[in-house]
Amino acid sequence: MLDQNFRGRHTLSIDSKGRVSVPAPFREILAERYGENRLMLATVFDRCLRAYPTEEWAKIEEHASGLSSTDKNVKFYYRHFISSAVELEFDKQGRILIPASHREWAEINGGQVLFLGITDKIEIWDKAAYASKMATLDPSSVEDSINEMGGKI
Amino acid sequence: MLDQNFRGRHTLSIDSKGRVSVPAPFREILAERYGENRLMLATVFDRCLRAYPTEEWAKIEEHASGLSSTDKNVKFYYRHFISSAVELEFDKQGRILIPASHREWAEINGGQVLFLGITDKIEIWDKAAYASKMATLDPSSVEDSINEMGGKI
DNA sequence: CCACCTTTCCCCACCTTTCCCCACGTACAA
DNA sequence: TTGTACGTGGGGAAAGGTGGGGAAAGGTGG
Repeated sequence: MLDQNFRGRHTLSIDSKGRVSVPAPFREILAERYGENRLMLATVFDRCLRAYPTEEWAKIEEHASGLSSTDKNVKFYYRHFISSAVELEFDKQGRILIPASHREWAEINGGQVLFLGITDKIEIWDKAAYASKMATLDPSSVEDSINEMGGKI
Repeated sequence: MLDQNFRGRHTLSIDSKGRVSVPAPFREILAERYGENRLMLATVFDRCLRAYPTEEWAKIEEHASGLSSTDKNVKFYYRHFISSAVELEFDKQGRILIPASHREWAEINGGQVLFLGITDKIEIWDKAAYASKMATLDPSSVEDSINEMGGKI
């Protein structure tokens, strides 16, 4: 499966209609591993978007349905995350149209968009927002902390 | 295995298309020890690139998947490091094409590139950037610190 | 219910990057 | 010199990404 994970960082531009090309290697994985030409797009708390193969999203919904639906954190989670998922198909050029509300949440106002391949999902960021978010943490203390937890670099 | 470790410092030039030859001894190790003609290339926090045999990279991903995915340091690590990995194959002349985003990160703007063989991985630096980075550290305090940690020189 | 405006979808066309060749120069050894 | 290994450079085809026009769909207000 090593060859079938989402991986790599791609910068693409979004046009005035809200369309972005999904990087070709990601489309290829969706087609070959999952047999699909679509993905589920959801809003994530830290002001970015996540795209999942429908199969992976199904697992998330399944887990979600087991949670206590009266807990206030769970309600928040349902309302913000679970309810945000939209199914998007690629057009003939391999693009998706990101809904306006999703663009707004992730502060995507045209310009450059970043696709991050993270094993079984894809994160989508406004490039500038990503840069400023990442600048809030100190890389060397992150390295130390990862090292303590047993991660490798 | 002593003869099968990456070792040595090689200066090579990158062309206008972003291609660099991978030093022949490194290619040989990849072929003979790992049976491959490709490598995984990732961006490292200190503004350089690291190349791993796919086998070594697989270990990194495996360790990474065990970390708590809601921790803010872990998210940073996923977003910056894990997601940056790209699989690159050698062309017929033994070169790789370094993706534009990776070149940008490592401040490689054409000119000279440095390959450092470090046991089971390879670091790739812009030659000028490497020189100025190394100049910021005081060699004798580095030696002391290594000595305290039990390293040998 | 109709007219209008906006958003979405589908098409085509262009440009840049990537990929796959082949060729040349240099260094080292026979 | 001749052969071989290695690094460098460039041309041309293919793929990937970008932009825009125009029809269809959907929503809004009179």
